[in-house]
Amino acid sequence: MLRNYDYKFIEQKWQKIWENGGIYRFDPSHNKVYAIDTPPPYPTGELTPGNALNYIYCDIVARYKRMKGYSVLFPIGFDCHGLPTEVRVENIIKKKRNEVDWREFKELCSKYTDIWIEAMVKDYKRLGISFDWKLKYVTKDPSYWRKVQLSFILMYRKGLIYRAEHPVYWCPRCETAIAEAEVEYNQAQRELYYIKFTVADRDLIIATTRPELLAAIVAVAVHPEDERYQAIIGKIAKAPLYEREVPIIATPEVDPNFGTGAMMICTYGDKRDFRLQKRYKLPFIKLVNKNGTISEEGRWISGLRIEEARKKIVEMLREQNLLIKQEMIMSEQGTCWRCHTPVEIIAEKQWFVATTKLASKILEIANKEIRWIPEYQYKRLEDWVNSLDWDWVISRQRVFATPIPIWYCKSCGETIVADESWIPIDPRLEPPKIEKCPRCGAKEFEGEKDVMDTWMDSSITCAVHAGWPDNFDERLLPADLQPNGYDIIRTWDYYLLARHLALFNKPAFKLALINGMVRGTDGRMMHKSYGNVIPLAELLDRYGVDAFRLWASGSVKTGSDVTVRFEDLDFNKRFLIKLWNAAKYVLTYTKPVNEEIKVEKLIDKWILNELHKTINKINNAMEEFQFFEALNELRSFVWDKFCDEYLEAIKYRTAKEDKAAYFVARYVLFNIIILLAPFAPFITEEIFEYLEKGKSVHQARYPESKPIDEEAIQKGGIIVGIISELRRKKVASRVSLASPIKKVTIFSKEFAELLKEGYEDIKNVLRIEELNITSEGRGNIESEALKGVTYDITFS
RNA sequence: GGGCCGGUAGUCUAGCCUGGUAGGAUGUCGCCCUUACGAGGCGAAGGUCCCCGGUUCAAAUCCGGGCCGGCCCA
Repeated sequence: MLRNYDYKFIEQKWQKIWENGGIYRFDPSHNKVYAIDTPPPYPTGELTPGNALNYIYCDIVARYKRMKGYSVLFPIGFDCHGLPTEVRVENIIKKKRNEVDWREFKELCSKYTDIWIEAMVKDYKRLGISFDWKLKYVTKDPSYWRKVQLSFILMYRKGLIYRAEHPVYWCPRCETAIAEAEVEYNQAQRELYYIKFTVADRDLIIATTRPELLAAIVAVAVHPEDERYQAIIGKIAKAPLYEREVPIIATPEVDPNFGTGAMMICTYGDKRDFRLQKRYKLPFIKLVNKNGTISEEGRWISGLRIEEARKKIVEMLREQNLLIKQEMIMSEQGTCWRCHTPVEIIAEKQWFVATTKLASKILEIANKEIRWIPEYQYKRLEDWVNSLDWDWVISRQRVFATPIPIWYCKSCGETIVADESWIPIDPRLEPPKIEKCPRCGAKEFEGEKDVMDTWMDSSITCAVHAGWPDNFDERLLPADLQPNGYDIIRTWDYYLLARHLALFNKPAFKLALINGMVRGTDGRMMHKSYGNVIPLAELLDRYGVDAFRLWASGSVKTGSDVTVRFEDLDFNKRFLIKLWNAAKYVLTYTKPVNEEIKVEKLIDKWILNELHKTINKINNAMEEFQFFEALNELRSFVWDKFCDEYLEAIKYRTAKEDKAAYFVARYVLFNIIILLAPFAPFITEEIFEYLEKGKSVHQARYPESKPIDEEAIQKGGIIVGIISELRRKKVASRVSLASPIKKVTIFSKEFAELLKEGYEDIKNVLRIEELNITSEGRGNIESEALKGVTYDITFS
């Protein structure tokens, strides 16, 4: 203990001991259980400071609840499947997935995932996240995706999953459908082309950013109140090049100030095109193929990629004098979240979850049965759900994902759904376990080649963690806690709620604890393109895990963004050094006291009640997940009261083996260590070892709220106040604190009796050779701390 | 264009719900070796609480309007 604070040593020591000790194991037979639905992370191979913040939040809760007597279910899984891994593997092998055998590709994805998971496990352990590692799972295991397939089957039977031809967002590079949540909008400079149409014999100029879609035009639209176009509403417009004749419709969705106020409706340039096509029962022309090339409908541009097609059409328009002008504009463009390629909207047969049917119920549950911290974050979910137009498309034309347990009869097209007893099953490899088609009797089937959206895997975790379907413990569903950042409310929280509602008719969780983002030193979100990314390891190396955790959870109120400021990290590190040295002092100069101690001194009662007051405040803050508040209370109690006042005041007593001082100092330290344990698990464990040999602080009980003796705080505060005031005088007079003061006389009618109770402390702490306290007369100096108190000091 | 959050010393922030002297940290400056800790102690300076209006005896706080920034979504 006599060494200095060495966080690297302490971290390594306890990381090992905890791993072998199993103190975070979940005990389902316990009568008080607390379930945390840890969002299974996507294996990228390294944690960012932002990820760390999220896991630190839930780890604090896990540790706190454990210390409050709960057995805490704190599992960790890895959400393996999906596009990011496929794209990364494509980059590594420098081949696209369809240039390799799909089985081989899948195997590669799986292998790389294992490597990345290993790196992340290391990071979690380093951060001291108290997962129950026995519960670790990976979603790429058949044992997991069997559950996903089961959930698919159950929802299919309930009519909540269906297959249909409906437009979906499509990434031409990744060649797969993507959900609305996976489209990212960016500001982009785009060319706006003014193109000549004709109505009867007159010209009509239309502005568009997508001239290549001219072959898929189904209407021209104008605003119903646009005076320029009143005469032509309802007439037929003739589009250039393809000479297609389409109706002119009037709809308020057109912005009369954009371009010429007349726009073309194509199938499909954007969502509005789809809405109008549906509303006005316009035809559908399939122009864009799945692989991002133009179909035969495009004639001259058939087979070209979209960019090339646009060039070619523009060129043709120009040659025929049909292009009036072009200009650059800034506009929002939907892009693939993974590869940032502009997305298309195409209509193909896809699988959907009927989320629009569930929307109002989701919001009802989220609003009435779920607590959101901070409360306003619920609005994000509400806005998102209300903004959704389409059902959730869950089929992906990819490889590394949960197979859809479906076959089609080759002769009549009948859909065969897997039976529960067949799963896990991969229809890409295995036939259905039936003799013949139940409808036509044919014996040949085609397995579904599409796979599921990864969110289908990760949106059933609350149930999976609760043991569903094999060892379902209903006490654990809904989960008590769902912790995530506000950036993924619209995906994580939304999909969880939708799926658990659909499957169990229950909310997925009871409480959503929403954390903020970690921002770079420039105050902006950490982005590679901003060049402000700070690797987590750098911060941990420099400040230690405990200081980092204190900083991440204790710098701003719950849910706010935390901006990296090295000064703030430093402050927390210094706090831990301070604590370490205080502990060192107590452990060196006091001894454990086994006998009953009567606490009589005012100053002892003062620190005990100040401690209890702090305990109460911290308990209240913790119950409300206000970590910042709890830490502020604790930091200032430790630093200002315990270290600066109390320890200073008992130094003379420890020198003469005062047992009350021993007892009180150890008692307060003991409580401080326990209070801090959920936040700073390493240093507290190390210090605790010296207080309670052989026990773990993480299995200690968190102090319950205590009754407060306000009078003791007030009276003790007066003694403490006068001591620190006299100490200041000593400093101001440039007298070393170690040297004695010759004489002090304190005059006070009101406080003489009280001050006499603290006589010994005042005298010894300040090294006053002759101290007098009297109720009569007055001194030359007026006290700043106590009204009506005066005193005289003679230094030598 | 819509929604949400925020605007408080040079910097980062608390307080706002429940009106009454604006708290902390960091930075700056000055002083001090004191039986754990100089990675420390003591002290000082530093604020139109974004702007305008309203309610009130009293507004950082409540109400209305505006401006600016961030995030999310169209």
